[in-house]
Amino acid sequence: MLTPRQIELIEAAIELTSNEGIQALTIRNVSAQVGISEAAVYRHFESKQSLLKAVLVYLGELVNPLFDELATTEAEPQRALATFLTRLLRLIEQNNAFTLTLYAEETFNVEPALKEDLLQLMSTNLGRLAQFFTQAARCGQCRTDISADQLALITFGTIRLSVSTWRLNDLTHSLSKEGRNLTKVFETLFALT
Amino acid sequence: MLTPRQIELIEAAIELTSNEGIQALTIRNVSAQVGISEAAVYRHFESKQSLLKAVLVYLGELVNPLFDELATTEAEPQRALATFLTRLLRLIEQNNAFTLTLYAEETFNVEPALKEDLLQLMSTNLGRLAQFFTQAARCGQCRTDISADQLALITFGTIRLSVSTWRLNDLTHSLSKEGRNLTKVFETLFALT
DNA sequence: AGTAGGTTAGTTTTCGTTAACTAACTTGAG
DNA sequence: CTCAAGTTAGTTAACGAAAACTAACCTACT
Repeated sequence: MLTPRQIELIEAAIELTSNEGIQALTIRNVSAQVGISEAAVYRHFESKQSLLKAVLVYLGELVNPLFDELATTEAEPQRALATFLTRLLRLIEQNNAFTLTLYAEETFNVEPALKEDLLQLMSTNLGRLAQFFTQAARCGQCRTDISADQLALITFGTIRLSVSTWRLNDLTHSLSKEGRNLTKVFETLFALT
Repeated sequence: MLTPRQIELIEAAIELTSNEGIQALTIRNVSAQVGISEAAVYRHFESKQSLLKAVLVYLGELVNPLFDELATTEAEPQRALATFLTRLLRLIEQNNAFTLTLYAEETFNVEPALKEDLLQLMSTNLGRLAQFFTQAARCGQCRTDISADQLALITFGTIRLSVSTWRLNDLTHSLSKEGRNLTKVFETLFALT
C-alpha cells in the first residue's frame, strides 16, 4: 500500500511532468515540490525508476473508475458515453496532471523497463472502450459495420488529439464545451446507419 | 539554407528522439551519432535550442509534400485520402524517425521557446486536413453533418493513436495493413449519409 | 531502545557550453 | 604564381550546473 508521503511524491511527479515535460521529472524537482530534501525521497522510493513505475500504476487507477462506470451503468449507451466524456474532460480541465493518463505512452516511452506497464495501461484503456462498443452494438445501439476495436481507436484517438490541441493553445477555450461537441459528433458518427 | 552537415545533425537528432525519447536528445549523443566531437556541433548550430528549432522546421517540411498532394490531386476525395494515408504510413514504417512528425507537440512540449513552432506545425497539419474535407464536402463527396474541422480531428487523432499502439507493440504487426483497414473505416464513416 | 523519516554533505556521471588551438581550404595583392 | 591573411570545420580540455544516488548523522515517537 502507498503511504501518504508516497502519494504526495507521486502526485508531485505527475504535476511536474504534465506541466513541464518529462525532462522536469527529476528527484530534485519532485523533492522541492513536496518540500523535503532529495535524499528523503529515497526513504520512500528506492530509485527513480520505482517512482516512475508507481506513477504509472497511479495513473491507471485514476481513470479506472471512469471506465468502471462506463461498463456497469444502466443508462443507455449514448448517454453513458456522453457522461464518460464529460467526466473525463472535466477532470482534465480541473487537474492538469490528469492529462498524463492520456499520454503516458508518449511521455514515458523512454526506459525499456517501463514498456510493459505502459503497454498494459494503454491496452486496458482501449480494451475497455472496445468492450463498451461491443456491448452497445449487442443492444442494437451502435453501428456494426465498423468493429468495436476500431470505434474505440477512433474515440480515444480523437479525445487525445482534442486535449492535445487544447493544451497547446494554452488551455484557452473551454474543454468541457469541446466535450459537448465531441459527444454530439460521436453520437452522429456511431449511431445505427 | 541548410548545409549537408546540418541536415546530418538534424536527422541524427530526429532518429535519437524517435527511438529513445527526448531524454536521449543530447549534444553528446547527436555528435556521437554523426561521428564528430561535441564542440563541433556548435560550428553548425549556435545552441541546442536552435538545433531543436531546426528539427521542428525539418519535420514540418517532411510531411508537407504529402499534404500538398492531398490538396492538389485530381483524384476523387476517397481515393486521395487513401493515397495520403498509405504514403504516410509507409514512410513511418520505413523510417522510424518519421513518427516524430505526428508527435512533435507531445515530444517537444518542453521549452516555451519552441511552443510557437509546435503550434504552427500542429495547426498547419490539422488545417490542411480540414481544408481537404471542406473541398470534398463541396463536391458532395463527404458528409456535411460533421464539420470539416472535426473530421480532420478524428482522422488525425485516429492515425496518431494507431501509430502509437503499433510502436508500443514493438512494430510487430504491419502498419501498412492497418492503413488499409483505416482507409476503409474512414470511407465508411465519412461517406455521404 | 529502535525505527521511520528527515537532514547535510558528499559521490560520480552527464549535461550544455566555451576556450584554445590546428589543419585544410580559399582569396586577394604584389 | 606566390604567399600572407582569413575562413571553415574540426580537435582536446575544461567549465559550472545539475543529474541520480549514498553515507553518516540527527530526532521524535512508540
